[in-house]
Order: sequence, then C-alpha cells, then structure tokens
Amino acid sequence: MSLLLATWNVNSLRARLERVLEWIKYAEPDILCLQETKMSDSVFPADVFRDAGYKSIHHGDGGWNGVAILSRVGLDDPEEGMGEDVDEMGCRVVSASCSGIRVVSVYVPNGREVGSRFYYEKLDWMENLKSYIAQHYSPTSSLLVCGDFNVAPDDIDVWDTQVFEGATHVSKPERESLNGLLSWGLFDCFRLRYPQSGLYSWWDYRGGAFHKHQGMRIDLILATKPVLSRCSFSLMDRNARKGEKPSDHIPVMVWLEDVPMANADSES
DNA sequence: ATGGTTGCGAAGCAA
Repeated sequence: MSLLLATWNVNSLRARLERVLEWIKYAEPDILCLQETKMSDSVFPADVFRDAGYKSIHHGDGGWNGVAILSRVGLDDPEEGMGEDVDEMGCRVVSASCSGIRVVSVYVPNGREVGSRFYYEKLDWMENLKSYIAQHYSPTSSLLVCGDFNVAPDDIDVWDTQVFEGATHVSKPERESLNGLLSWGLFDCFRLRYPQSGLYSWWDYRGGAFHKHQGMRIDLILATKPVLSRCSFSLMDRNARKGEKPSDHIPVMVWLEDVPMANADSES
C-alpha cells in the first residue's frame, strides 16, 4: 500500500469546503495538509472530515492564516507552531506524525513588497522555520515539510521573470533562505521528477492568469532523503483550479511507496 | 484604461 500525501492552500476553508470535500472524494489522499483555512479552531469542521474518514489537527485563530493536517493513516503527537519562543506571526505551522512520517504543514508569510517590514519579517520567519526544523528533526529521519512557501525556488518556477523583477517570491534572499532549508537535508519532490518549466501551483485570480498559464510554483513538498527515496510519483492537480469557486492554489501530491525505490541512490 | 479577482465583512485591505 503506497501513501498519497497532498498539500493545498485553500484560501479560506469556509469558502472552499465543498471543493475540498469533492477533491478528497476523487483524489483519496491519505494525508492532506491545508493552508490559509482563515478560521478559528472552534469552527474547523473536524466532524465533517471525520465522517469522510480523516482525523485532523487544525491551528487557526480566525485570522488570515490557519493550517491543518488531515490523515486517514493515523495522526499522532500533534504540535502547533514552532515552539513557545518563536513568533509564528499568526497560525502558520502545524505538525503531526502520520504512518511513521513526521508531517509539517507550513504557510510562509507573503512578504508583500521587497524592502517592506513584512518582507524582512518573512525572511526572519523562514530562518525561524529552518532553526525549528534543524533543532527538532534530523535529515536522516522521515520528515515532510510541505505547504505554501510563497517563494518560487527558481526562474523556471515563474511564468515571466521580467514581470517579477524586483518582486517578492523570487528575490535572492528569499531563495537563499529556502535553499538553506534544502541544504539542511530536504528535497523538492516535484521538481526532482519534472525538470521542465511552465508547471505552476498558483495563478492570480485576476486577468485570466490561469488560462494564460501565468502562474508560479510556490507550493512545495520537501522531503528528507529517507522519504524522497520512497517517492514514486508527484503531481500538481490543475483540475482543482477549474470550475466553480476554485482556490488560487492547486494541490501538490506525492506518492510514497512502503520501501525505497530501486533507483533511489541516483536521486540527489 | 493607473485597471484587474477573490475573501472577509460590510469599507478597504491582503493576497
């Protein structure tokens, strides 16, 4: 039995609940990380997800963020935030152990404009995430850090680099911060299987950006080597961006086999 | 043409 994990910024779970339930029904993920639920814990529809077969942990205060993990393969040792001494800037991190894998669902701050207070807070936040991961986990453990990173790792993750000249999501410091996380021992599961450009996880609602293929790949599933070696397939589900009331992000998915793949050593 | 879209919440801000 392989495991299917997905991560999805739903841009308000209240507005998106029907789409999320529909997606769960046809995609049948074993583990689903959510970001931007925009709700407080008290109204999180844990009972609805329970009826669909999922345990859940939600971390939200009703503000603009809010993160969750759903799992039908166990959900143990939940933890909210990055420890008491770290300012989360809302509710942006939640973790749990699912079927032997530690899963961290993250929503990195947007940063707004390069040079703004929010931009520097974003960079600080990313450094805090790196410290949190490094202090709590090992590159040799089974760990997945997934969510909306609000950083396009490379130029091929952006539809037009000219348009984003001097903008957030592509600036050198943001990319270097993300690279710090990778060099600690995390791997971008999707990118390692698809080297081509034009594959995005987010499109602006405005101006028909989705249909013009004007997007960015900012939603990532990062895995330590032991998990990466089990990854047989990865996908970003463009169908989720179509139809009535879509989120501006789509789910990113990985399939994990029970045992390492035969060619795991060739991955890096 | 200094715009556009969505969500939240009831005007304007954040993404």
